[in-house]
Order: sequence, then structure tokens, then C-alpha cells
Amino acid sequence: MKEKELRRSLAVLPIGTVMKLTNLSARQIRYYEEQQLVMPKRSEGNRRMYSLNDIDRLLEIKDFLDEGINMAGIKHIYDEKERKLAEKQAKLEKPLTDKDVRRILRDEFIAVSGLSKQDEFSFKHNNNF
DNA sequence: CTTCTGACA
DNA sequence: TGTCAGTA
Repeated sequence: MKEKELRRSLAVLPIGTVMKLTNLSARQIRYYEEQQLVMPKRSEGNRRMYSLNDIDRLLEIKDFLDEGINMAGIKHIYDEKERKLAEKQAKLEKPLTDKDVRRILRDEFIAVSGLSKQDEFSFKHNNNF
């Protein structure tokens, strides 16, 4: 399920093909790029190259527009989507430090050990997990 | 022949 | 958004 995503993100379609697949004019496709709604790659000759994901996005943009949403609104939708995605990755890719692990284990041990307040105090100041 | 940037009767 | 110009 990773090879498939790779292919969908490969930018290999020239604007002419994109025009036929989306029924959008070159003017519109370039304009949406100016509005940061799509960011196609560029070939060595400075030609825009789109991926299948770009096609989906352009089609989606066209739908949003038909629903009466303006450029700013669509930009906001994508910006918000990126913000939430970055938020999730930040939490998933933040490994616990040894210090965090030791603190968690210690607190959990104290919680179930039945130690008195005085014992807990001694424990916290003598152990070196 | 296709695409690019810039501009606007 | 369309379209024309002058390029690459």
C-alpha cells in the first residue's frame, strides 16, 4: 500500500493532459497554482508536471468552486488540513526520552505500591531507576 | 507542436 | 477567465 501512493505522487503529466482530464483551461490551472492550491513539479525545460494526486486536487478544487467556496476559503481548507496532519505526526514521531520513561515507571510504581507519604518521599529521593 | 510568462483592446 | 505575443 506504499508503492501505490508513490505512483500517485509521481509528477509525469504535462498541462495539456491535465486540461483534458479535468476540463479546466490552462489559465485556470496556472491560476490555481498562483493561489497555492496545487504545486506541480517542473521539468528541466521549466514545464509543469502533474501527478495523479494533483489531478484529484484540481478536480476537488473545481467541486469546491461549484459549491460556492472562493479561493481564500479553499486555501484555508488545505492549510487547516496540513496543520492537523503536522500535529499528528509531531505526536507520533516524538519518542520518549529515558528521563520520561523513568518518571513514568516511578510514578506508576508509587501509585500501586501502597507506600506511605513518608515512604514515597524517601523513594523519590533515593531511587535511581 | 506544446508550454511559459506577462499583459490587457 | 479568455486570449494574444514572443520565447524556449
